[in-house]
Amino acid sequence: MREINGYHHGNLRRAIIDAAVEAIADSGAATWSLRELARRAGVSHAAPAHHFGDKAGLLTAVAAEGYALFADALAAAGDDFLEVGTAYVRFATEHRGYFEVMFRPALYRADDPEVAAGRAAASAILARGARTVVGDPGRAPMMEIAAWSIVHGFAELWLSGALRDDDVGTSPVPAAREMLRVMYER
Amino acid sequence: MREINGYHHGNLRRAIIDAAVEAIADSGAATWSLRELARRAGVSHAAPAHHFGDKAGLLTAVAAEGYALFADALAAAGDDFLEVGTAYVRFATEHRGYFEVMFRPALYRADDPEVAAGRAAASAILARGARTVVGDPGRAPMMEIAAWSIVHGFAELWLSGALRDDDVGTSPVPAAREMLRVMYER
DNA sequence: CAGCGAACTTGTCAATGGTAAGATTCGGCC
DNA sequence: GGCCGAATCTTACCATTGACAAGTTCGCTG
Repeated sequence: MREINGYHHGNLRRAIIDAAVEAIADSGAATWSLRELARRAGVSHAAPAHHFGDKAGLLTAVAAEGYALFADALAAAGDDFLEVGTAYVRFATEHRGYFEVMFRPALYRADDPEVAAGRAAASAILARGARTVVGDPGRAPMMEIAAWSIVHGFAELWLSGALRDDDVGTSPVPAAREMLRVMYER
Repeated sequence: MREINGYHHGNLRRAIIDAAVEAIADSGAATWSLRELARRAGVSHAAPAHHFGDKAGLLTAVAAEGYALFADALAAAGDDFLEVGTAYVRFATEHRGYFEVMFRPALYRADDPEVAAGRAAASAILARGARTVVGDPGRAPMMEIAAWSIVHGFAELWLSGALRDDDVGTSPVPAAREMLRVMYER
């Protein structure tokens, strides 16, 4: 990372993406503005446009990077769905700035090739994990969708605060693991 | 519903809420504006403020009404979780304008008493339904969260377009029912 | 060292959310 | 019927935003 030298920032693209992810994680996907990110990075209000075009372009970059990180996180969890599913919830809660963008395609250009590639990679890894909890092969497609739904639903519910009333709210990852254990134990 | 008479609209509050729900269902939660809703209702841009205060106030009204409708829809589905869960997905997909607001509390005032009451009512009905698929009573709390997660996750995934690649996308309600049947059949 | 392209700036515009102050109408009460 | 307060809506204004156009600075390469 280069030094700021008065005119060229050196790594503005990275700085803006990081600031956007942090802002979205902090205060949802609405309370921030491109101009505020630019101010925080110490550049003029039009500088981000050079790298991302417009706001959707920035969020496309966030989604693409998010899916890549997501695929890595799922892959690192191994094959067992108990681990992959837990990693799913961990990513959602620890990187909510990415996660909240990724699953709101109205915010960005969902047909972006980099986004599509990352999504496909993550989807394949998740499906591989889900196959470890599918019983009857004839029901495999529905059981895979069910497995995806349960981890995605848990993540979304926690992020939306819906589980905060229970004791789940304080530490979502162990709770998710316990839920999966209870649900899928043989 | 009264006639528009040139100055007083007659039922502006209802018209604005309906227009907001429709706009959110059509184009996400970002592409609309208070001023456009006002134009569509044929009133000045400041008229909505009288009824809702600000944008968060309007969305608070949407969430409150949404939770009430949601509780009704779940209650009408009976006791069996197969039916309650299917109704959950049906509401999310057929009233996505309400649903997308309800589970994004950053958009509105989540501590609004009317919202809290509606949410509690819906939650109680859902929990009652979930109890029909809970086996061991010792695991009941986690199994209930799992049941909620699976229907919520399916709904969110479908709304985000993540299931469109499969044949699930064309008719989410039968697919959700089938998923629940496969998952919970005895 | 010339110039070429990338990175960034300044300036501008229409649109938005929000607020204040004024106009109009409604409903109840005499 | 007529008056008066309150609810409803309008006009006017402001700061902020996203987007765009045109100009400026910088690094790199030949």
